[in-house]
Amino acid sequence: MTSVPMVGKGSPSDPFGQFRAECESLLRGAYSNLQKSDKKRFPELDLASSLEDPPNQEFGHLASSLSFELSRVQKTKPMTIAKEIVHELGKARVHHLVESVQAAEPGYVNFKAKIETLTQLTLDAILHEGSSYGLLKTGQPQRVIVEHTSAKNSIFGDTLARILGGRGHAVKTHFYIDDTGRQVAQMAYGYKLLGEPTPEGKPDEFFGKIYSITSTLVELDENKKRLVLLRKTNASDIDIVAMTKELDEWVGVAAELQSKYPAEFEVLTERMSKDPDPQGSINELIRKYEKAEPVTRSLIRRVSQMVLAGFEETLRRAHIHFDQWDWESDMLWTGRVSELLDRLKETGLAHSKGGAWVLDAGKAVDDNALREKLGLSKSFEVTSLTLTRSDGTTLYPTRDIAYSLYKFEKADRVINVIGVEQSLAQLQVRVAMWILGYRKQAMNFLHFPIGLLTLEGQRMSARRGRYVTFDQLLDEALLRARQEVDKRSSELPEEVKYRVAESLSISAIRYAMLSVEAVKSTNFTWDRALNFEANSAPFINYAYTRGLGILKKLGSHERPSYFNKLIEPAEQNLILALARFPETFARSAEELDPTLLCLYANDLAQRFHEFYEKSDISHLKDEELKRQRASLVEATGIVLKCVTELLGMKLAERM
RNA sequence: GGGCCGGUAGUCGAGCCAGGACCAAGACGGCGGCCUGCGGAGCCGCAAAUCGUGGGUUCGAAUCCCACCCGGCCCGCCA
Repeated sequence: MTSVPMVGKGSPSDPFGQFRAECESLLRGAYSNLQKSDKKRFPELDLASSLEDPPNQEFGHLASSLSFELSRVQKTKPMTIAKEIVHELGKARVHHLVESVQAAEPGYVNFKAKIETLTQLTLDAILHEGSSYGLLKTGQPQRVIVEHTSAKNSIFGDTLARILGGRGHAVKTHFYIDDTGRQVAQMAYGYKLLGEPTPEGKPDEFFGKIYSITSTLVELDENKKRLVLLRKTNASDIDIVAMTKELDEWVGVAAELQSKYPAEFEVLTERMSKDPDPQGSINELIRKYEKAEPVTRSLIRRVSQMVLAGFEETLRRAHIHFDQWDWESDMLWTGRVSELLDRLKETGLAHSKGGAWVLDAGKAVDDNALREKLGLSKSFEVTSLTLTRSDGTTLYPTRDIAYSLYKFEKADRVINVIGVEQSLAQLQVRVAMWILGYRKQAMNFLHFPIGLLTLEGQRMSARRGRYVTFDQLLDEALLRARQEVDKRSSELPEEVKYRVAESLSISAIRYAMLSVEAVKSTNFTWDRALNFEANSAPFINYAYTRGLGILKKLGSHERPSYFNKLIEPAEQNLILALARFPETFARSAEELDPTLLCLYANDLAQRFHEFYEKSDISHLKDEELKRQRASLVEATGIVLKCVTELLGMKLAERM
């Protein structure tokens, strides 16, 4: 029996990583010996990165491709070099986790792991460390702020925060409340016209409705006025036709809204008609709010609070949590924005254009050689950024710069989980920070872009009242999950069925989004997003449920000290997957890549199902083997739970 | 017009940054097997891919470079 090193408490162990480290060190030793004999033939090489995963197990568990690099220098066949390296490796004495080393065509050096030792190491680690297994801590913990908002962005943002937290960073998630923009002002305006009623139903939906109607009516009004003006000024027919066409579109939108929400539509139309200039009234609200005029301040804050309560309820359903809610208005009221503006003017890179201030971001980039520093291509076009309106009020990007600086007061690193369409704006924020002297901050500012998500071709949020809400998605998922549960597990009590369906539906949605690279735009159809056959969330959960089923059937069992009987291929494949969790986790954290964990979770579940089919447990006569297999089941459950928690999925115990 | 991002089987998608055993993972759909022993939301097998197109670099390209095509997005005193 191989001796097993003690597992340190509080420092998660990394079985496969140990194997890798041993391969690396053996390779290094052998290589430096070869270097001594002939320096020219064996130049300095990055040995660690030459180790890769072989395509299948016949080739061992890690392989080095360094012979290929060397063959370039030596003008020798890779296979010849590989044999030479293997020969040299053969001289090494200490082989803890390495079973064998072989040269293989066309020139790989293949390392095979000592499975018995790896098994022991892995199961000991998991069973001792429990839920902290695999969560390898970073050597450089940072204070990280992850900003994100809703739906797909939030699912990624929340997951990144979980992963970075597991990695040992001090992570805070922030929700940026955009309360000084036009949208909230329009809501508040419409709400006031309605007489400020108590919202019926979910407040964010209620205000969404008001916003759609109000903004449409304002748009209609503005377009009509513009058309009248065009006719008066003898504008070209082309302009008039274009204007008329746009007006027609808004008439269509209005008609849709009228049929959807007849009561509110009627009241708002009637009352707005008494306002000679609705747009002006809304602008007035924005101005007053920026100045924190008490009545407006109270109105807009009240409206925002109600909407946020609705958001929070929805997000909570999807297991999304926020540590802090930041008001954009606070950036104005505390003087941060005006101070920022003054400092930007002092840089000499901002100029006044008809009363509005404009930042020449392109010049800023060129003057400071920022292309290279910020990783932009030579051709990347960085356009100017308008900082203020001519009436002096600020624009969203300006406030966002101030907000970014605010976040950096509390964090070393800021990750903004925001749509790809904001790439330019996010870059301009970085440029602004740089020219103000916040260079380190500009470097540690990361835009994590999210590709557009549409459902059946509709956006998750949009003007014109044509959109699918996150709630609708969650509701539909719950409904479908409930049907599946009814179909497959009709014997469960009602309450359990509900809880199971709830967990499965959220997990399915999160998994469906997280398993596709974040920047990719996706059009989900209901069937695709919520197909519980295709979706891996139930597949993963089922592995967990099956495991629990076995353990429950066995009752309490003594944990074995050794795991020398787990020698079936399906068992070893499962163990190898478990051994690789720490590396996979660390990589997903370093690369900010949740998709990696999705693939891992699916792979682990797959290997468990395979093991389940092939290895009996409860009917075994061999008590020792039974205990060892039960421990493997237990260990798999621990890792499945850990990885799914990182993804924000919730595993149902029965399903 | 300029720019950014994406383009991998019928469909969805991993691999691309760090080029090597890629005759390309996985899934849905299709076809065919497996329930008198732990829950079949499972297991096993088969068919299906000009890796957008054309050049280049390299011993070697899905991966790097160039050009082009297609799709999405951005270039606002909107957010």
